[in-house]
Amino acid sequence: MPFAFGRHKKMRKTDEFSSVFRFRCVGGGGGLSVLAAPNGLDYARLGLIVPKRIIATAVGRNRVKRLLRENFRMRQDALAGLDIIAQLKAAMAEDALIETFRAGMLQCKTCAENRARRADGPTGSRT
RNA sequence: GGAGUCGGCCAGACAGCCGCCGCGCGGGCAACCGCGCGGAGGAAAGUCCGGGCUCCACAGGGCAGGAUGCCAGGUAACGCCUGGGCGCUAUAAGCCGGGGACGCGAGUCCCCGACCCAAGGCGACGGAAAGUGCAACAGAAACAUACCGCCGAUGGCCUGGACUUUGACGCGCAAGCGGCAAAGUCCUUCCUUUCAGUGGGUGUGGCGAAAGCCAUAUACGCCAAGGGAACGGGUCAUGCGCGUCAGCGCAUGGCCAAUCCCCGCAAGGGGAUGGGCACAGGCAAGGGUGAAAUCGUGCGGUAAGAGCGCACGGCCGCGCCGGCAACGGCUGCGGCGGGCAAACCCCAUCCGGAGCAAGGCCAAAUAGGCAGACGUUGAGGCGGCCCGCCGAGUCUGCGGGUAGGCUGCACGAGGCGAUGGGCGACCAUCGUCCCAGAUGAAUGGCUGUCCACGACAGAACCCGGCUUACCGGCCGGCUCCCACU
Repeated sequence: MPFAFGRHKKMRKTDEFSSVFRFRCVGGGGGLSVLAAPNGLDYARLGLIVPKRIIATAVGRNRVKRLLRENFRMRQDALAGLDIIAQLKAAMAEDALIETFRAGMLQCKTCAENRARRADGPTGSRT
């Protein structure tokens, strides 16, 4: 099933997060940052950062994470081989959140592709 | 049917598609795939109490510390719940009284006041005659206090001094002497008064950095004007004292008058008193202050007053009766200088500590390494101290290695139903059901339909409570009112 989203498609370890941050391929805008980096796998993975400082209630944080995860799930086949991180920077409306997340994912995809062509090396040759 | 109040329950629904987590079955070496079932809350929250569970000597004694605090019951336990007691308390209706409007009238309506005060609500609700302490501001006083005020019983002080003139009187031969009375002057002192002036003080307003200055008000003082300064009603009798005498003082009594109180419709009757001041003193009634002022009201009583006495009421202790008890009732006896214990304190009851990152297992790790200190004459541990107990390793530094998985982890003080017991919280028996277990953290998205247009909000070891947040809906109990039978 192309839309399936199991546990292995979630990023959990600190190393995985920090390597994406180090790749410096940033998209999105407003209250949401979207980052990406190649992961050397044939499927995409998603990491979410929703700070308690921005959304106080647990229900609100769950709501944001579910919306982002659902949108990732519907577009994951286009992002194969990438790790995606969505980081919430400020509170925003649901419609705007979804819109910027979709745009950010596209930006990151083209950014990562350009970076790979310029490096002219094999994919996934990072530390 | 309406109003009020209390309690319980629910928390958008349905269908399709795409996804997430767990369990079971089947397939596959495995990753995984298919099917079926299940998948947040009444508060999951705050982490405020109580317990289970786990580890820490054997969880044991004392001190310290903490918590609780009407009584009885429920419970594993509680600061929770149920029932009861006590205290405080809201509003409507009702009833009573008064007034008004309308009506021929029965009456109806409205307003005001008082009474009684529903279901309910609220209460850290043990002890203040064991002790220490506290009470801002205001007020005289929050402690033994007196500002205004009341009194004049008791003690005290004063009711004046000097001078001039006149008059009658007494004594004396006379000169004169004696007190008395009247008029006047001055001093002293007291009271009253008002305009102007003036002095210090206080309040208010303005200016100023401040010192202060100015304005105004107020009572007081000075000054000014006016008024007063009394041996205590009068008289008679008797007795005593002093004086040469005139006379004076004291005591008792009679009559007439004055003032006050009481009785009486009145006439009148009865009783008390005998100058002033308020310095000492007496009082705590009234005013004023305050959250609170020494028990409330009335009568007696007194110089004025006061639980000083009495009646009724209130409070405390003893006794008797009812109740398991808190408590209630009663007459009898004795007593009555308050408040705060959410100040210390006293009394009673309870509490060992730490927490699922507890704790256990597996795997991995050059490797359970080196150096020092203290230790069976007791190191160290039992997370405050002592006793008591366990007891052979413990601590520090250097150098390094892991920080992955499993378990704990969901059958429980469990839910639902029936029967029985209990006012009730709840308990007992039987039947039936299995109902979330994530861990970078699962419940969502899209589409359609319907309606009352959807609040607060997400399990993290588990339960029982409390508290806080919340759009609304449904049901029931109780009280009052209206209508019908």
